[in-house]
Amino acid sequence: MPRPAKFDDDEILERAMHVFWRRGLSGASIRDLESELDLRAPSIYRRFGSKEGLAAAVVQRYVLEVIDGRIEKHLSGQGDPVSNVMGFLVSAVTPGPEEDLLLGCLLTTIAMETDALPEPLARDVRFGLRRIDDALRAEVRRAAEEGRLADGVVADDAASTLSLVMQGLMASARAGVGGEELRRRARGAVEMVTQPSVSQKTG
Amino acid sequence: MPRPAKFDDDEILERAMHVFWRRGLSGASIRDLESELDLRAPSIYRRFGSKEGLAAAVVQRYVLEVIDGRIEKHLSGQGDPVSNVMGFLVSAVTPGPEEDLLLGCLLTTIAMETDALPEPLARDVRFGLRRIDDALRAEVRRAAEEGRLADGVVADDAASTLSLVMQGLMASARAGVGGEELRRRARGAVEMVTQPSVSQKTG
DNA sequence: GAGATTAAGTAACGATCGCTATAATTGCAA
DNA sequence: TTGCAATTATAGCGATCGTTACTTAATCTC
Repeated sequence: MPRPAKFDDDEILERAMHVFWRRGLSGASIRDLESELDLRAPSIYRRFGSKEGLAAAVVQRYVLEVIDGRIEKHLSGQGDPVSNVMGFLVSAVTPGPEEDLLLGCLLTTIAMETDALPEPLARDVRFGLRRIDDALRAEVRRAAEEGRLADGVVADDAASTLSLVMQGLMASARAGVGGEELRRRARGAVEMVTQPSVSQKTG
Repeated sequence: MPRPAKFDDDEILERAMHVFWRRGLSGASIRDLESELDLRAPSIYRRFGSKEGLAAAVVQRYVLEVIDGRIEKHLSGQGDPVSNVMGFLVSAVTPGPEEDLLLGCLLTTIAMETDALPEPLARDVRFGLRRIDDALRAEVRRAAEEGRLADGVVADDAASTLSLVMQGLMASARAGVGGEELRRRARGAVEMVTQPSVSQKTG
């Protein structure tokens, strides 16, 4: 009965994510979105109500798809916890095959934008950041149980520190530090709080 | 002979800094600045050329006054290097007596805003971030020379990790984490990479 | 094909943006 | 007091902002 939509919501949110990622929340204009989504403003507004509504939908999708995807992949609670934590941090600063050169976390980008985010958006951002924090803490605790943390390192201190390192990596990515350097620093941070893996460090 | 200026540049930059801090670079409008500086747009433009020029002047002042001030105070290369590093990180998330409740680093805030900062501004931001990095590394190396790092910790790895932690603290401050919690995390990170101070940790 | 339904596009609204031409202030020198 | 110089404020520029009436296009049912 109806005219078919050019794109489904997921396609739109995927592209909108890139726009917000590159330009920031207030830096991305509706005109930017129009050309990048190949969709005129009224269609965007009919679906998402406002630019802020679109941003909220983008953030929710980002948390569910990207963040949760990385958590499930790297912090599922199985396998070597140290490798998992390492993989998780490194994955955050490794551009995927389709994500051209986008480094850093959309949540951090949006969270930094202003101290007065509209409330629903701010809540979604905090939700995503907390999810990272919780997953990281769980895996680091598991590392501690297996005796994989460096001597004298308390699990929750290590977890919160690595969480800070992660956010620092995001900020550094934004500030122009290259991907190679970011991954080097990520590995350095994890190696510092964990037991040296005797089999690999020689050479 | 001329009419006296209402404010000198330093007063203006001090107040403009607060505006950019709170609202971000693109979020702070000339009208915002007009009311906060108690100065109309043409006066601002005559002195600084453009909003971007004002922002660049603010960043330069921030680096010279705030950043260098903290570096000189905490990372001067004298005294206990561990306490110094600790003090440096904590000072970054401790609001001063006059800085109402401003936490986090203006450089990080501005750096995160977009991946396409105007070039002079981007250079000033990178300069400030590098200065933090260098000062932190020097002091951590000194800690290493005095045998104050935890076993197996490489000085430069610790320095770059603490630098990331610092940026993570800034981002967390923006995301709404409270000052107490930020300082707790800052202390936790420093304690993790340094030798436990046997005289204090008992309780 | 006519009508219904739901999409997308055209065009423009008022508000605000960064910025500036111009005039009004304020001091000192003459 | 008059003129000069440096500052400030008034008022408004064109551009762009987020947003929305209104029109057109596309699909299904009948």
